Amino acid sequence: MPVARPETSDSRVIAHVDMDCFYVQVEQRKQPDLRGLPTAVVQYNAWKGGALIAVSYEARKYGVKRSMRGAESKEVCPQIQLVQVPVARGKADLSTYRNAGSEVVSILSRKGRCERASIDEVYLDLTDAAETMLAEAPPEILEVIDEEVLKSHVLGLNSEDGNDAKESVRKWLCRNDADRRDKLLACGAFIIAELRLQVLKETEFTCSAGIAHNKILAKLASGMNKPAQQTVVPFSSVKGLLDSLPIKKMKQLGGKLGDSLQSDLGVNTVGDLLQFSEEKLQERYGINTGTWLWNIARGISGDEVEGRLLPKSHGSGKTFPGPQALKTFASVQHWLHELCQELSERLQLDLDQNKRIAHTLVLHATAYKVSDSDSHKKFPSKSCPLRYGTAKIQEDALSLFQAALREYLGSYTAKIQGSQNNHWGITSLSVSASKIVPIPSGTASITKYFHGHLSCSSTKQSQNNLVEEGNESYSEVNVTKPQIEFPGEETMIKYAETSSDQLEDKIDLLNDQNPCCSSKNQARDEFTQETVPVSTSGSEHCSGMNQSQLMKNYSGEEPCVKLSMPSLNRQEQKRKAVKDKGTCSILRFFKNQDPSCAPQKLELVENIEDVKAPPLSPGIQSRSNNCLDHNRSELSKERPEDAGDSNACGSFQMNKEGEEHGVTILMKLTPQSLTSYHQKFNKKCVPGSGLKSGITR
DNA sequence: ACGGATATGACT
DNA sequence: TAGTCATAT
Repeated sequence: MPVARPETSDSRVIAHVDMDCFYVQVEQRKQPDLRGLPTAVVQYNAWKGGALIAVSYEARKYGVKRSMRGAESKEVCPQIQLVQVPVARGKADLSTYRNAGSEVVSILSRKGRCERASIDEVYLDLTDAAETMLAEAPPEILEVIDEEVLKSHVLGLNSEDGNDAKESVRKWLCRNDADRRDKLLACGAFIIAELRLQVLKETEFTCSAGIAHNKILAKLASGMNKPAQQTVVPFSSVKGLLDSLPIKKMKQLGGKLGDSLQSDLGVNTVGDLLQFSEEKLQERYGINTGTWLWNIARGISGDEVEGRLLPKSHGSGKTFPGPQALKTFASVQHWLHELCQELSERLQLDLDQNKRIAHTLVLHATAYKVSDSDSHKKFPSKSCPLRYGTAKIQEDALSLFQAALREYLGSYTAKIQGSQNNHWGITSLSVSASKIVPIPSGTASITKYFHGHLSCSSTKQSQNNLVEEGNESYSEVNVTKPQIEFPGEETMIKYAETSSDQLEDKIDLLNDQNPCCSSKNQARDEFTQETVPVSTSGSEHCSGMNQSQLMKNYSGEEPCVKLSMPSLNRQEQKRKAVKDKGTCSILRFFKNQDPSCAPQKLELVENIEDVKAPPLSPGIQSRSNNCLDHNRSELSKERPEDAGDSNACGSFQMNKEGEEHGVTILMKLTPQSLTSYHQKFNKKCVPGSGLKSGITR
């Protein structure tokens, strides 16, 4: 829940950084010839040329859109370059993009608390850094100002022609009598410009950013001027911005809630929301959402930047549309094996690189069923404790699938056998691992953290370890955990917690086959028999572990979850802010590709060999809950009208883009009438609210 | 026959 | 807790 910051609401400096058509950039870095050409990344291509999942800005000019088919894109842009997403184990493999995202995070996390929001987006809390800069090297004393900073877009700033633009931005940035909040944002703009340049130098990727007093505004701003630009939202421009902003452009309001607002309350812009009292909104949408909406209408949000550089879960899935639906148990088993293999590999990598362990395995699937009264019932999700080791994961996932299938089919017992079956089909499958926590530091039994087995792992190299921030303490995470050793298997882990480096981390676990404790359900599959007790065994699972090695490569990260821990990146770095690179700008970077800036490429792709489907073995159990569905959604209205791309925002969007190697030449900002904005900072937030409520005293 | 593969967070 | 939904890209 949002923690109230004392004092003056939002004088925080928050930034949202968004990579520009990221997958395309990753492919263009790999194949420089593609730079500057209309390009798109497609996954699979057998059917209509594949689906586009990223489109370069050059291609967008031709009307190419995400979610077009490759063939379609060729129609509007015949020269478009289509690059396929790597495929491994018969499915799309996004690891190269994940790794590239990590490279970026490791750079962006240098100046303040950083939250990895997705594979290509992060939020930064630059408050401390901005304050330090303001105190030690405020903009007004700088003589040289980075080009990139001058190219910032400042909402509400009146600047007519292009020449004038930079000059007025410069004035705004360096104004001596500015509101303190504006000065902080100005510092944020400097810091972000520098970070973006750093990202460019080290990774060759461009990104766009928004700098504002809270996350939601920063996010909104980052999408306003793309690619390769940054936008600042001064406090005084907030009202002007929101008043005319289409409600659905606001994060979280792009779906059903936004539809409901429009159709049920006639709210079309965020400004329209102002007419409703908090009570009114709460009565219709619930306490938390109501308060959240009331705050959002005023540009208020107390949502904090989390301080998390790593993902909270890992998943691997695939869809099997229509004709490809899986209709035999064997095919399901085959795909589950592939998916689990990928998942296991990623988990092992996470363990090796970040010293984290996932505790829960979840299986999701979607299925259809013909002629059955409740043929609309959804295929239930199932989960169980996660045991490390590819084979174990495969086995457990299969068991979960069986349990779910039985439940899905209900009394409808089919005793079909081998091949086909006319009753059901699986149209998507996915396995994921969640509840990932850092391994305890110290020698205490780590064993316990492995619910079982560590497979022998071929610890892959680790190249990019983000989070190198050398923070050494994992500590607090489990101070509370009592340790209980598993009799019989002593595992010693030497792995110093403090001397953060040379640990030979190595977990020597006993080898073993040791069957685990999970009670097994004997049911093989619904083809061969129908009753299967799904026992819910207690939970501890035994273990036996094969051996595994933990690599060095530290990664530090705050313990996830909310163990209030002082943010790590927080230390002050005396902002030498701008200085050194006086005039380096992103534009220039591309103009004169300075070879010296070339980053070291990392080897990111790897192939995996196939695996033969091992004999299946039932294992796990799951708490089979009988899920009754009583889905009541307060917002039932459905209004599938899609707002294509995400760029653009109401009256504030105003730039033209002219490309040149992925860089845009910006245009002017349109003047915006800004009325002073009086807000009432006296609404409290409801802790734990669904949509995090705003706070600010 | 779909936008696919992921991911996060809230609610019950 | 587990499982479902909503949202986003």
